[in-house]
Amino acid sequence: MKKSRQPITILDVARISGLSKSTVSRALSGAPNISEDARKKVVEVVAATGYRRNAMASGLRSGRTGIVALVIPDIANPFWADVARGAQDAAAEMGISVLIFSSDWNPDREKQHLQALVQARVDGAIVNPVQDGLDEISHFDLPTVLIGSSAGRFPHLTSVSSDVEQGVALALDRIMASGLEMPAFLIGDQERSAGERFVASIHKWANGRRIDSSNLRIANGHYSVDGGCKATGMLLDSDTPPTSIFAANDLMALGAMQALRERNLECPTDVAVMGFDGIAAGEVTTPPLTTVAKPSRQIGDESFRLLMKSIGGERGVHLTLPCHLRERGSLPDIIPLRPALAG
Amino acid sequence: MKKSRQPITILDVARISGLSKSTVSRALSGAPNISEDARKKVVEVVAATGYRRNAMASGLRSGRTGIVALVIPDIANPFWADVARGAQDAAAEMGISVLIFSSDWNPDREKQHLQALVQARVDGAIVNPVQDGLDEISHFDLPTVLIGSSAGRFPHLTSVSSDVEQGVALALDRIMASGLEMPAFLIGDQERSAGERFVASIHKWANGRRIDSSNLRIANGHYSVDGGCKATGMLLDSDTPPTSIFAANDLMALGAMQALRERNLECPTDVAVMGFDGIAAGEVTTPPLTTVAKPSRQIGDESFRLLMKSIGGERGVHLTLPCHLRERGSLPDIIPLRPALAG
DNA sequence: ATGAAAGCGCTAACAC
DNA sequence: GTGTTAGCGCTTTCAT
Repeated sequence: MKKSRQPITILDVARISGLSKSTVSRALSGAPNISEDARKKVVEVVAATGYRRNAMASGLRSGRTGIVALVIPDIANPFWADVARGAQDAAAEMGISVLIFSSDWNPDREKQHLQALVQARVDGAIVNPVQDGLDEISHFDLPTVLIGSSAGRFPHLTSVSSDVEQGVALALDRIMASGLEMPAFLIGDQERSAGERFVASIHKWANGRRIDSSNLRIANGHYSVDGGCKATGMLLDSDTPPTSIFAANDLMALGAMQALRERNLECPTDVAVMGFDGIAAGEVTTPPLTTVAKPSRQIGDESFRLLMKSIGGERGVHLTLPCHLRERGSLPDIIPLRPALAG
Repeated sequence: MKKSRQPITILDVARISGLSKSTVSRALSGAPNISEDARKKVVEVVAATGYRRNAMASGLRSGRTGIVALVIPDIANPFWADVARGAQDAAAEMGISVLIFSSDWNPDREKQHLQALVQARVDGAIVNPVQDGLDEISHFDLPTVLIGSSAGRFPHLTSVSSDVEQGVALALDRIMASGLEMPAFLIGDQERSAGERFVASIHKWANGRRIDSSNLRIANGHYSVDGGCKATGMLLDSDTPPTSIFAANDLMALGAMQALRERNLECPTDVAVMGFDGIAAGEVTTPPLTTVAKPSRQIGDESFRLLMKSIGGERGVHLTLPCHLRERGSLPDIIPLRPALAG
């Protein structure tokens, strides 16, 4: 009497189909040198027995796990959830699983994750590093795709980012088009390089338009609704409250709108707000949040595809994806430069 | 000359430390029967060489992977993101990784995930099943914890859910306390059993208070902001628009508020809205959403702990966690039953 | 095109 | 307390 609970192995399939382990293995992995008959037979037996290949054994031998990691700062932020979705969709097509590690902005957690991931022998990783110390990653030479602004410091790694310069220009042009002056800026303080890139983009935009950007008003805070609310509070309660605010991310922009509400200020009449991310939550506020949308899903999708290429040896690719203005309602209308003539 | 890129194995550690594979293995896994000297030596060598145990090989032998799966309908829904966070926090403490599978409400995707998960030889799974066909799971006897309303149909599996009956009562009592009549209900149509449990809870509440619940107004829609908006639109555009709406989840409640705005109706003056979930996005709307909060983080946390117990053989536990009312601003004030006397 | 055999790196019996 | 040994289930030469 056989043990009934023991899962069937490739050996069982081999015996039942009257072939050898190797042939079955070949059939399973789609090797070219195998007869149509054998392949058919194997498929049949596999279906009949419900055999599933043991990923660990296969991985142990082949050195591949079929798992890639996605390391992000905050899964509760819809922006990252969207990125994850994009990556997972792409991965699912190829039968690959995505392990999501969320560090909650905690560098220690991130380091811990990075190590766990190496230990789990993932085939590769997509990482948006919280801190500058992701030397961990480059240390174990794991195929890696970087998302975001730290790409510059690791030119040998593949990277995917949104075009911050272009996005910032889009936003500032739009703000100016409403006849507003230079806005105050809300910047998250957890990701230094991201903040720096954002500020640099502002200066670049200003230079191109011969606008003075030597006295930017910048408020820092936690990359969250609450952080944005508090930072905006400081701005608003100062002697010269701003008439418009441009947040480096949507969550903080949402917080800004909350701060306005708490002070009975109207948006966009009293203070205009512009976001940067394009999360769905921005559609349901009052007014809905005008924002520069990053292609989050696509970032996830492309990251995964490039990771696969990276595993194949093709590294150092750098992809920059454009942003798009999502006009909603937290900015005043555009003032036409030349009023339309009759009609 | 040795190959330099080849990762060090337990054998290397054994050789260098002058011990045997087994002793090193014991030291690594914290077995009791080992001398302090040996343990110290191993730790030393591991640190010096940077050795990391190969999870696949270890898993192949021990039958455990150190990975558990979390299968949810939608990672982009903050409620599930919070659950995931809770589970991941608990898992991280024990050095276990959580694979997140989001089916995006697609039963086929879910089935695909469930299979991938079995194939990946995860040690266990936490599942909120989209459809009634999670026979997949119970088929391969994988340690499983069910989240949500399908628990009843699988009494032999461990389950964790929030107390919907209590939550619904909390909400309806609160609505009544504002002097409103029975609200219209918004229910997601993707998760039948959840919807049924919600409706049953309404009836139970009504029965207990001798209120007629034979003619409930129920609108179904997609479990999302958009779905809630459309469903509410139908209600609002009917001959007898409701004066209050109770959504079975926050995303739909947010949609309801959007529908109100589109029609220039005031919330809560014209129509009151009550949600059910407690997601953070509800804090930043105008007005902020009053809702019954489920203990999302805790659900994730407890699910993981019970999964560990389930792997240890302790099954069939059923945990129900209470909900809490989060008073914000989308309902009129409570009407005092006996107006306060002077002072 | 197929089979036999040799491990992948590790853990768990079993001896000592 | 420690070493020896035998695999876990699979892929991959190497013959045939």
